Amino acid sequence: MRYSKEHKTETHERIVKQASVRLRERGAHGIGVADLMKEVGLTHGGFYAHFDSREALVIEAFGYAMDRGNERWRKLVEETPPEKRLATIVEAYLSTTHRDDPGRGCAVPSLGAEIARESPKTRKAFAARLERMIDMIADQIPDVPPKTARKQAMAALATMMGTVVMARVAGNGEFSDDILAAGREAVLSRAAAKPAAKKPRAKAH
Amino acid sequence: MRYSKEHKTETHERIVKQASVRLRERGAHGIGVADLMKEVGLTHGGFYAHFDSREALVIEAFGYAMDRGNERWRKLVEETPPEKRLATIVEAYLSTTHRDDPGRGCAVPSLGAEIARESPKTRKAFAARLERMIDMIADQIPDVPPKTARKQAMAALATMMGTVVMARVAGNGEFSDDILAAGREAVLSRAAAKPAAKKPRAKAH
DNA sequence: TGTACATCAGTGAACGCGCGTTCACTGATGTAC
DNA sequence: TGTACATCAGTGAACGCGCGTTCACTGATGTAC
Repeated sequence: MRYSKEHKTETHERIVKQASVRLRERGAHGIGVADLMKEVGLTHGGFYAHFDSREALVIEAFGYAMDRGNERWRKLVEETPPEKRLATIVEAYLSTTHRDDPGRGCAVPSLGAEIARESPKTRKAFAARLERMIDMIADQIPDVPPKTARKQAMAALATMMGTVVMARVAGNGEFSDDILAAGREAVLSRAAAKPAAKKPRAKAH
Repeated sequence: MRYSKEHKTETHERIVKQASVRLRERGAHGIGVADLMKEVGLTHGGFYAHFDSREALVIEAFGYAMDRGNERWRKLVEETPPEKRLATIVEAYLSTTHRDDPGRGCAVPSLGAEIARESPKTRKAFAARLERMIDMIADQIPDVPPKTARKQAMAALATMMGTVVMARVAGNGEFSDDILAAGREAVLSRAAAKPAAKKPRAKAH
């Protein structure tokens, strides 16, 4: 073989990674095979040694983007003390940095609507990842039973991703910043509302 | 003239309306000029008597979709007693009917991310409409100063549209229904939280 | 240990289809006389 | 009031470009002997 096995895997991943960035930036139709391969330093013909079709890549890149989002949250959570975790996630998610850099941000606000239009089979793969995101947030909500935490986590994620979509529509001025701030307040105050009922639980450390 | 002036306007609107449905269903690249014209009962050549380009139509149809959304809310609000207005909007918005029929639903969950990728100029036109939606919700939030109401309305809309995106990714099973329910609870309980502070205001009727 | 052959990631020209756009034409109706 | 002409929404063939996909080929390295 001309290249080692790892080399092919590595190239494959470079393509997927670059695609996931461009797709988040520009949407599912935002980049063509030839341009993408050029960005990765290859020519377009080689594409089909890695993927059956452009669509197959798009699906894979969607998944990659969501997985990376999950990973980042996991790391962020690990290196933050338990009681600050939710606030840390929320503030990172609803920051101007995240709003202004969709290519490296969460896939749900940039690609959620397009994922929703995929076939049931592929949608299910993404729904599973969405569920993992929800679980991760639920784990950061203290002092409520798991089912309640899950519901609150669903709403929190919806608020966060919806806020990012709206803030991006609004650009990057005052209106947009207000939207981000409103989202942060809503998610964090709702989370705070329960502990306000005064019952620190064992779990807390 | 072969056709009266109203006839042209009417045809123009039929095209825009049909486009707005298809775009909400399938996204900004979801339908072609020829197919669209066929759906309206015309041939593709006539398209350019109405629009400079496909892109111009897309922009117009995006706007149309948002305007229709605003109208529907206004009507819904008018025919509902004040204290039930917010709940009515939220329940209609976070219903399975809305989730399962994007073509006739709110443009923000289906097209928000794509609108965010438009040029600053067109984005601003949509940001103005977004602001009107926010105002309309803010008007239904009682017992708080206008600035607070605006912030709560921003977060409420973000939660609602985000919930719809997530519910659509999740399909139409139990998981998806749970997401809708979580969104309803979050928006309504947050709204209820303030009146719970016991201070019915004059405005109430 | 060296030599012949096989492999296959990557190259780049070429193909072909879809789709946005153009254009000469139609024909019903409005307007001028 | 009737007749000739102008208008223009809509027709449908044709164009051309972009882009996904195919394919014969390359050449470096692994494997067989």
